[in-house]
Amino acid sequence: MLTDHSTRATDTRSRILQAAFTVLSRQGYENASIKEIAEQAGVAQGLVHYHFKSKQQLVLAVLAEVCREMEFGEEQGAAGAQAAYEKFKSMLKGKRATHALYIQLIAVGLHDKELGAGVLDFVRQDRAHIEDIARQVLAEREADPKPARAIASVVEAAVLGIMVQNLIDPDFNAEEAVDALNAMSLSAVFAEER
Amino acid sequence: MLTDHSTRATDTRSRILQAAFTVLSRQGYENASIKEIAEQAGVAQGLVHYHFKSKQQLVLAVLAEVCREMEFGEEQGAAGAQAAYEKFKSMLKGKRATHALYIQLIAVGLHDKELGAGVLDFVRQDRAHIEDIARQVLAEREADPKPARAIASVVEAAVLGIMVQNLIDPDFNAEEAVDALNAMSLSAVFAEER
DNA sequence: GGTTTGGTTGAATACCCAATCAATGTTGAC
DNA sequence: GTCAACATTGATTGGGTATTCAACCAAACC
Repeated sequence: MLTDHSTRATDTRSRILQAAFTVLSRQGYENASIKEIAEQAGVAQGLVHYHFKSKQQLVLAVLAEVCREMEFGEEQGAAGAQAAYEKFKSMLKGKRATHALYIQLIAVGLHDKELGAGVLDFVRQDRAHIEDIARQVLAEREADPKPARAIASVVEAAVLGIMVQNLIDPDFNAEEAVDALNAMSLSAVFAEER
Repeated sequence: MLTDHSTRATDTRSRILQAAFTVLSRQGYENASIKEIAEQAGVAQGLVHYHFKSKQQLVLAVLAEVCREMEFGEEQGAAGAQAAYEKFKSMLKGKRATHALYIQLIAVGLHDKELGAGVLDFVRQDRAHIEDIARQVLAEREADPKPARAIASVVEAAVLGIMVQNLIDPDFNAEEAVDALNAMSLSAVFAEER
């Protein structure tokens, strides 16, 4: 009941992507076999390699998907910062699988050039976005915009680290940490005003 | 010219550990084979399994080693905080292999209970140490010690995240980031004084 | 000197995996 | 209806892996 070749193909392609995400986030890169991904997607093993010429390519495609999921909104200035922190908090609760996969890919990317490049791209994009917001907030306060880059580096770092701790430590108080990060980044801005 | 069995044994044991560290940090967990570790150590494959009953156990032992390397000093109060930040800066330059392995183990630990427990232990210990310092600094300023835990969470997070960015991004300005983190954690403390 | 103990070897075992490929099915175009 | 192009299958290939094991060695003890 499908219209043509390509829609059927893109359909199974995305089913494979979805399955790859599921299996990868559940089992990690090395324990996720093509066979299992194919089973999860309900297709033959060979089909995975028909749509993605290698495991690396498949994971790269999944990474692109994950990046889309983790993008945040476009609100401006201090309100944007608050919105971003709130969104982060809800993601810490609801997107554990995504975060687990992300950390996984960072680690694998350390020893896989191509994947590493993809991960680096995303981290830089994320940091640039944070820097944008920081710059806006500093501008609102009519403060020197120079430290925006450094602040963004630290905030991006803290976001990564909070993700990690939230994943591995069941007792980690993520809300408290995000609130503290919020406060610290704000007081960094105030400190610049003097 | 060795005195007895056991000293010979502990010697090769630590040679294997050292080799495991080298290979693991260079190639990552999944690409590091026992065979290669044995070659690097200059011993037979079987010997690795004689000293460590499984790859997991070996890696766990390496983790313990790594933790020892990353421990920091025992200076007190605000001076201790400064010293810790300086030490961290020099580690970012000189201990890339150690950090790469650490990130690797965090990722593997996400899907390996035993390793995950070891990693969690270390993260908690680290965070507790930071919390100690934060509490001391707050005490020196005669401020409320309550936020020490939250501040430590964020600082630990930022340290992890800075390690990651420093590893994957050749353009990352680690010095600047650590200085900014230092400033931010300080102004968080000052903010408490009001 | 013979024996026990612990250290060491390298080959054998028993898996699991990514990637390939020839064969088959399905669809739309003509 | 035929054909060509795409999609799908699953068995095969070639290689890698952790772990086990029987044999060997070397020092220590009696």
